[in-house]
Amino acid sequence: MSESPRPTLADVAARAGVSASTASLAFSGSGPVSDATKQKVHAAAAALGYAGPDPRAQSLRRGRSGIVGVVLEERVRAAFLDPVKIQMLDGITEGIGSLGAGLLLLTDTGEAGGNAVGIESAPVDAVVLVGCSPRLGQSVEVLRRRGIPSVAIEGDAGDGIPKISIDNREATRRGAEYLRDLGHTRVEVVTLPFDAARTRGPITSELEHGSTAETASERLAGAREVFPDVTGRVAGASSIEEGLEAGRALLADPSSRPTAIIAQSDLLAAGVIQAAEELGIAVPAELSVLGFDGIRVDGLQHDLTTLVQPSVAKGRAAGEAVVSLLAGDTPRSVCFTSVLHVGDTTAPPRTG
Amino acid sequence: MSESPRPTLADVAARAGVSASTASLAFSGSGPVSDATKQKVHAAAAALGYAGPDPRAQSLRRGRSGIVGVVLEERVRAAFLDPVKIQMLDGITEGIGSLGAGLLLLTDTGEAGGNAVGIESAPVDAVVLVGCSPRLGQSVEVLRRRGIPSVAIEGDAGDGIPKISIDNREATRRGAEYLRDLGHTRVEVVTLPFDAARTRGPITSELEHGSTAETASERLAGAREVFPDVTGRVAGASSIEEGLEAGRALLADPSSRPTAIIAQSDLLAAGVIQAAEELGIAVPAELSVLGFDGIRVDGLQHDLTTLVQPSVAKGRAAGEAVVSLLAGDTPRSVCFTSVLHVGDTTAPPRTG
DNA sequence: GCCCGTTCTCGAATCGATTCGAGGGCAATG
DNA sequence: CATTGCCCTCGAATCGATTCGAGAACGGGC
Repeated sequence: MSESPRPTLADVAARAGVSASTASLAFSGSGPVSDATKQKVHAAAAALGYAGPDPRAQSLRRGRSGIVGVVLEERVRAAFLDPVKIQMLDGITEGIGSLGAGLLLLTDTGEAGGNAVGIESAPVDAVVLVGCSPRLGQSVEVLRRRGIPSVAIEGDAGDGIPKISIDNREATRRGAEYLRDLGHTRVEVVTLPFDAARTRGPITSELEHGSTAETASERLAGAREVFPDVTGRVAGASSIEEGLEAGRALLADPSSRPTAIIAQSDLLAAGVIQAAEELGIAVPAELSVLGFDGIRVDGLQHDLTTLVQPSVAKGRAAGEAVVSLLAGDTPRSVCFTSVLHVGDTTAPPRTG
Repeated sequence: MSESPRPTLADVAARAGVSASTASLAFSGSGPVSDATKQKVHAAAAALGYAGPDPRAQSLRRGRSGIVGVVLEERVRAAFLDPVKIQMLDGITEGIGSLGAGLLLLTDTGEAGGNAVGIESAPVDAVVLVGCSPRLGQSVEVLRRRGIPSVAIEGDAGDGIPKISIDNREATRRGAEYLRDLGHTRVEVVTLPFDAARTRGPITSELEHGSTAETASERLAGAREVFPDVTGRVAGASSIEEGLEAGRALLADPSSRPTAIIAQSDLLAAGVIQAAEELGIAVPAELSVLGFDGIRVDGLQHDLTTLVQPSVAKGRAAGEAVVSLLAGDTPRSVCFTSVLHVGDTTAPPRTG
């Protein structure tokens, strides 16, 4: 009956009494093939249970796989827990919609041991680098060598790579100005990680100097424009837990306690607020907290004062840039603007 | 200088003065190649800027792509909005961790027009069918023909396909019993969609009869074990909006108003509660609402009474089943148990 | 009746890497 | 010095489909 466990186009062609080339034409539909032949081929395919051309062979021949990679800066599962990432993925999907391409989730961890599909060996036509990964430089180098068109969301990826970003520095500056105008002078910062090792702890000049994470650096720079000597702590990730830990450290000593904390993400801000609650510090009466992102944090009772960034639009712009790149164009970089949302986690400092 | 725009293994071999086969051996590292040769090859590769073997060619030759597909029942972006899906993805990632495979997001919509990568033409080694898709039957048929090992989460996929599920019927029965024990007799249901068209509206026997969504049917059956004649409405998706709409329809008429509503998902339950609020109906005093899933619904003030299912564990089990399948084993189906969490959205019906 | 043009089909090359079996060179041993 | 054996390298086949140019068949025009 069946020629082989898994019929190939050649089997189909043989059974239909035509050549492989004709069978291929009949399947793709484009070539000049008579209706009679086309029907013969399809009948043979049906009889053999042929499931259509092997995508692996197709992609080798055509040089395209129909897959767009999304490089996340952390383990995939961590990204799923970050609402900003999800919103961006959502936007990317929308943006590449016209390609009909699949989305392959990849990580940046460089631990592609064994048969792992890492950034250096994924059958993708293009990639979107998502997030402010400290490892961005290395990823970009690999992609450049492989000749894979890329788009970066946040983080400067170098020449020829369109960059989709937001006004991290300006936005943070506006937020800091708002705090200053409320009367705050004793302000501290909780930043995103600066380096690939995600070193956690106090902000040091070594860390700042060796920063490979543009987002963290830019946001810090924005705060410094208003509070030149501001210091604080570096979190190991954007999460409530990390924010909690940093918040505890910053708020532990009543004598050196700040009146306001600028967190570089809403999740960190939520953690800081949790730390304040633990210590019996009232928000916003005794401590103002400023976030960044504009997501709704699950379980947070407050309406967080934060810098709302257009995450979905960022993703969509990235997706559209990918489409444009694959069409041979050279899309331009885009920079979106964030908006300060004043909630109920900021107030003038308590006098005296 | 460079042989071609993108050097191939053959170019590297030529420059190193060895044959392509030797170069290949040198790269994969496994074969018996002298250190001297290995170094020559690597030097040549570095000189040419060779980025490593082309994954497309590799996957054709090896017959494996290192990619696991995740088939979602709806648009990818919709899945990202559903916390249950995210938790399952999370679990899947964890489960296939040992493979080091990438996760390719696919949808089930069957609109693979043009060059789109659909379920019928994705270079995947295995797939996980996620969710209770009405189109499951068709997807399974395609996968069977292509010879791609599959695992189904929720929904019977037929022989040879391990099924990861929960006790939908039993769990709902327990929830319904709880409502009955509270004293409720006038109960209605808001179900997940029954068919591929996602028909919305009152529950009709045609819809029930033609159901292709096992989850919806099973959960309804569980409710019927306690309230044999229960009716209600079919939602078009698992979302707050759909729950809101169904809730409005069920609660509009004060004379026929139920004292309790069994929603087949937490999001639907949240929508129902919103509808009740709109109509000035107090929850749980005037209306008890039971959910399903055990997620935390963003923005919902209540502690929802719901059936908590182990979403992450389900995903992990599916991932492990994939690993097992690819290793040539035949993993068994797994059925997890849900737990009734009593929150503050259920109470005895108001007497009189 | 002959020539030309159109339309359909086929053969062969190609995409880039992997892999098996064969063969060559070198060292050790009789 | 010849032979056995081992380690390394190479050639060639293969994975499955696509695509280009050539050839064949057929019909129409003169």
